[in-house]
Formats: sequence, structure tokens, C-alpha cells
Amino acid sequence: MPRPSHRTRIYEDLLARIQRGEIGRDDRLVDTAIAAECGVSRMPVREALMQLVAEGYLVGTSRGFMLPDLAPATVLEVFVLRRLLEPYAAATAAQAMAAATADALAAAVAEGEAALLHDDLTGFYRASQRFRDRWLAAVPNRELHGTIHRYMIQVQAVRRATMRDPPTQKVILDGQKALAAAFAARDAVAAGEAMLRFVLAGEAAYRALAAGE
Amino acid sequence: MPRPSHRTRIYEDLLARIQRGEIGRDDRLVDTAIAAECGVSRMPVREALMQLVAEGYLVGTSRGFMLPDLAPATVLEVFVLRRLLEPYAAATAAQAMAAATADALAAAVAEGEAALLHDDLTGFYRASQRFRDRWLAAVPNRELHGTIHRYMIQVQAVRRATMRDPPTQKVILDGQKALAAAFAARDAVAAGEAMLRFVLAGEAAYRALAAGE
DNA sequence: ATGCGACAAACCGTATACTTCTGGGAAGCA
DNA sequence: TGCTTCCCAGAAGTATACGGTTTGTCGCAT
Repeated sequence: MPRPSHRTRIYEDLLARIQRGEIGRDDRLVDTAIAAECGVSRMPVREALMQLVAEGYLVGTSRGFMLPDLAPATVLEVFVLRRLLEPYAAATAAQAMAAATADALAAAVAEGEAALLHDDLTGFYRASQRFRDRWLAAVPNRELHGTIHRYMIQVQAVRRATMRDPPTQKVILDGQKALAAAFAARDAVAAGEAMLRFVLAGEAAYRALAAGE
Repeated sequence: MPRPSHRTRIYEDLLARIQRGEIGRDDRLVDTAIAAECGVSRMPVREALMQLVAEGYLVGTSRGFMLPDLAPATVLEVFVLRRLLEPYAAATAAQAMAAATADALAAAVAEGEAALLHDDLTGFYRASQRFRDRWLAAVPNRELHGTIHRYMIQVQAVRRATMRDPPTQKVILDGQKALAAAFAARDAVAAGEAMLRFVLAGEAAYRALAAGE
């Protein structure tokens, strides 16, 4: 590993902050401020910010960079993509899955269940994130992997929004258990079906939430 | 229209050059050279180049920016994505399609056919590009549209590679005609089926070519 | 003749300084 | 009091400069 450039460091730092939800809905990220905070010049910060814009994590306004405002319509459009891609991705991942990965998936489910028992929403969120990261890493088709990874932001937003609801928590856990079982058995058909059901359940939960507001 | 920034201008210029195939397989795009050519400083050029990298049009090496080297394995991975996404996209586009767009599609097919009669491969290429651009623009789901658009480069590479073969030319034209008919009739089912056949035919042509080398 | 090492050029990453543009707020007018 | 106008601060955009790293080549020694 040669040396991580400032741009890379700052990019990863900002991405982590965004993914942890530390950036508020109306916080404005300004290059000069971040540069001063990190003790570097504006340029690496600027380039990191613009990379985040290119990947859809931020939008650039004429007055600082902000979070994109994830209109419900956009989230529903992403659900279409998920329905089309993720069942196939899960099926291929199940076929290619190593035993260690399957175990790690089961562990992530158990962690999420334990977190729920302690009303630890953050822990549950992290566990479900880890679950997703792990099965996604097992998808052999790298292009498919990258495409699914790209709308991670929307998926996270949906999780964050729907996760507070106890019935939804149960739906998520049950879905993850079914998936973990299919992955452990390397059953591609069952994995594809379970994933389709999982995505549809997530969409239903999101629609109920969006309608309720 | 406020005013296109240098970065935007250069980005669009470079993208157009890439899409027209003016960048050779082993040309190295260097910021200083492009900056001198355009009469601006390195910074806007750099940012344009990095945006192209983020979108997958280029890869940044330690010695200039180059075209990604599209391994056949990658192209085949993209075909999986196309099989999963484009039939659905075509079906929804057919339902939403305006009469003017359907006419434009038919016109693009006619142009391509005319170009073939004059052995004008470039014209045929441009016509099939226009055909794709137009039906894709009619996809209502913007997320789906963007996702499909992102692997445009691979699609172009396949076209460029397979297009010289006369039987393949006929397959492409026939596929486009079937699609244009389905679009004109706003027949979502037929459009989806035609698109699936079109993608599969393209994949078969590419596989034949890759095996033949 | 070939392999290894040093030198030079090229290019990227970063820093600093300057310019342009946008948006908000204050002041003036109806 | 509400609306319009003008001004200014802040932020993006751009220019120029410098250091570091990689790469390619030339020369020397084996």
C-alpha cells in the first residue's frame, strides 16, 4: 500500500460520516471549513466532495454541498431496481458462497436480534448493514455488485426510516433468517425467492410509512 | 442558462471524444496537455478527468488517464445486467412513449438501414446509438435510466466490435425493427420480449467474436 | 551482450492566491 | 407594513507554483 492520498482519506472520512448519519438534513459542507478542520488545503477536500457528488452521496449547490433530498418517488424508483437485480444477485451469491461467509451472515442476524432485545436500534442498524455488506460481497459478478452498491445510500435511508417500527423489525429479522438459511444451504432458488420477498416487504413498509405522513 | 463552467465544457468535450471513439486504446490523456490545448489551467481539466473516472469512462493510472481495458469477462458481466434491466425498461418505455418518439425511433432504424446500403459503418453506428439514446430517454424511471446509461461505454464497445460482421448487422437491424414496432404500438409485453431477444442476440454475437480470436 | 543502477523527464498530488458568482440581508421606497 | 433594490460576505471556480513519485532511458560494469 503506497500511501493514501489526502483526497482518499478525506473522501473515506466524509463517506463514513454521511453513512453514520452525522450530517444533518440542512448541514452545508463547505470545502474551506473541512480543509481548515483537517489541516489541508481546499483542493483535496474539493475533489473528495465532488467524488461524493458523482456517486450520489451529496448534491452540490451554489452554497455548499448538502445531502440529496431523497424524494419518496426516487426511493420507490430504486425499489424497482432492487426487485430486478437483487434476487438474481442473491441467487448467484448463494451458489458461490463460502462456508465462512455463510457463518458470518448468520452471526450478523444473531447480532441484530440481540440488539433488538436491548432496544439498541443503532446496533440493529449496524448489524443489518453488515448483513447486506457480506452477502453483497459474495456476488461473483463485479459489475452487478457495483451497481447494487451504488444505491446503498437509498437503502440506508429506507432502513433508517422504517427501522423504528417494531413490526417492521420483525419482518426484517425474519427475512434475514430466511436468507441466511438459503445462503447456508447454497440454495440459489430459495435465496432468490427470499430476496424478492425481502425487497417487497421493505417496499411495503416504506410505502406504509410514506402514506402515513 | 447561467454559464457553463470550464469544467463542464471540458467534461462534455472529453466525453464526446470518448464516445466517438477518438481516444485510442493506448492514448494517455494528460491534464497539462489538455489544459494547454484548451487554453485553461490544469484544475478544471483535472476535475473533468476525475469525474470521468468516477463514472467509469476512464481509469486513472500513475501515468495519465486511459480507457478502461474492457476485459471480455467484464463485458459478459454487463450483459447479465442488461438482461435483467433492459427488458423491463423497454416495457415501461413502450407504455409511456409519445408518438413523436416512436416516429424518431423508426427514423433512426431507417437511417441505419440506409447507411448499411452505402457501406457507411460510421453512419450505422451513429444511427444505432441514436436509437438507443431515444428509447432510453423514454424510460420513466430515472434511476433505472441512469443505471442503464452508466454502462453505455461497454455497449458501445460491443457495438463497435461486432458491427463489422454483416450477419450481425442484419440481426441488429431486425431487432431494432421489432423494437420500433412494439414501441409504436405501445405494446409493453412485445417491447420487453423484443428487448430480451435483442440483448441475447448481442451477447451471442459478442461471444462468437470473443471465441473466434 | 545483458543486467543493473543512476539520472532525468513526466505527471500527479497538493498548496496558495485570485476572480467570479450567488444568495441573503439591510436599506430605501411605495 | 410590505415590496423592491442594492450591497456585501461567503463560497465555488480558476490560475499558478512546488514537491514527490513513478517511469523510462542511458550508461556502465560484469
